[in-house]
Amino acid sequence: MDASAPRTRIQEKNTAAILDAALEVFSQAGFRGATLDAIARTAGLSKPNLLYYFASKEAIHVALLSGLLDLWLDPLRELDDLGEPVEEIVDYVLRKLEMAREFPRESKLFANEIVQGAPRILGIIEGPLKALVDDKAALIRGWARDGRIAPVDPYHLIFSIWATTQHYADFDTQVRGILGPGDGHFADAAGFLEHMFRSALAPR
Amino acid sequence: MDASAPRTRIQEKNTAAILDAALEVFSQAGFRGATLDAIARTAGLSKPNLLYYFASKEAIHVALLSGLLDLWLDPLRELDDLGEPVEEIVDYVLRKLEMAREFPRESKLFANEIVQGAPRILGIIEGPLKALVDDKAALIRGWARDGRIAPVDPYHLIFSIWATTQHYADFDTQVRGILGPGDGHFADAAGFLEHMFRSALAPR
DNA sequence: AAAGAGTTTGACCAAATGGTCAGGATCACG
DNA sequence: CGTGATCCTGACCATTTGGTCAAACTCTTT
Repeated sequence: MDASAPRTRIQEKNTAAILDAALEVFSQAGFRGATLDAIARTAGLSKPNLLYYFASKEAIHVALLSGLLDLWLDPLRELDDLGEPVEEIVDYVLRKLEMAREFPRESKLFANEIVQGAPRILGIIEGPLKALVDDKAALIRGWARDGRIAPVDPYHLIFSIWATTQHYADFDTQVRGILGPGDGHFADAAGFLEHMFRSALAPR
Repeated sequence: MDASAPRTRIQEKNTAAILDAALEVFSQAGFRGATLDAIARTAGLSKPNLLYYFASKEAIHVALLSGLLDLWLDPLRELDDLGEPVEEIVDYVLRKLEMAREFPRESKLFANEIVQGAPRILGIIEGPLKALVDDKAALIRGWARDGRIAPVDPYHLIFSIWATTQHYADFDTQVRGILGPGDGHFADAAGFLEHMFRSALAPR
């Protein structure tokens, strides 16, 4: 059994509870650091009951990652050719920063996975993710060629956006250790990042 | 016994081998994912022999982290008021990127630790690291006040430098998955980052 | 109400893992 | 060379952990 198609109401409720608990535990401890006991406890279920809904620890992890990938990449998909290029990209930066604030667990889940070599999602990275990035990079390169933004490498631009925004979720321990608790610094980060990317992209 | 002061030649050689092996294993698997067996095998020693030199797995980890912290923060310490502010900061960016290329294991070691809440170095973050960052932030703020660089938030500038440069070490799996193998992309990254920070910092 | 599908759990297992220990091997040095 | 200090290992242990299973419980449907 897996989470792909819950049939009964109980299945729907429990698979959701398990995935939420797993997100909590995996994002804080990483795959190896997470235990089925911890996930079960967080979900309010027994360990054998977890394994009634998911075949294995790895199955939970894979279900989580693939289920959240769409959410995670949605902002990039929305990048299109409808508005002013600089505004499009700045909007993307701010949307991505908002995601880091709103979904830090998701960000850390992916961070943990990728830092350790992405053993379970390498195929996705080299396949659909690369395709999406290639597509958007071509769009950005077009803008640069037309002189609508400064001539920058689109891939490294995207990497920089990912790095700077997700930093506030993945490394929040460090950010908070330096700036103090609370998340008021997200507003300052937004101001800084908007300035930085706007000046880097300004044409000519 | 610990690594702080090797006495004999054998101690020196073996503690060095252990720390190098531990860096390899911890940076790839994280603290929980690393096993003493894997470290021992990598170091070419037996497990009990590891524990002859270090009291515990955690002792190895702590010795590694504290031993590497100086190396890791040296580039920031070198930021000073001797040259042109923009050049100082751009040099810092490029030096940090070079560290990511040359010491990816060290970068991932810290990334793993911080993503998971920095349980073993929170004191260092809130103490010496915060003090160093506060100090350099004051320096940068002074440059901004004097109009020698654009008026930017110094803390978020530093975070952005850390995020963008370490990204190429910590998330190299993703970078390589999108750009292909090899590390030729470091040169492109240097070009992009220099442009980005230079335009963000240009006065007026 | 009965039956059958669906759900839950206590007890259990095998493997992995951090760590211990007594004794043996090796080295430095008088 | 001999002796004490240092270094090394096989065997072992306790705990943790992913996973199994038979039996029991509950819900839905007729």
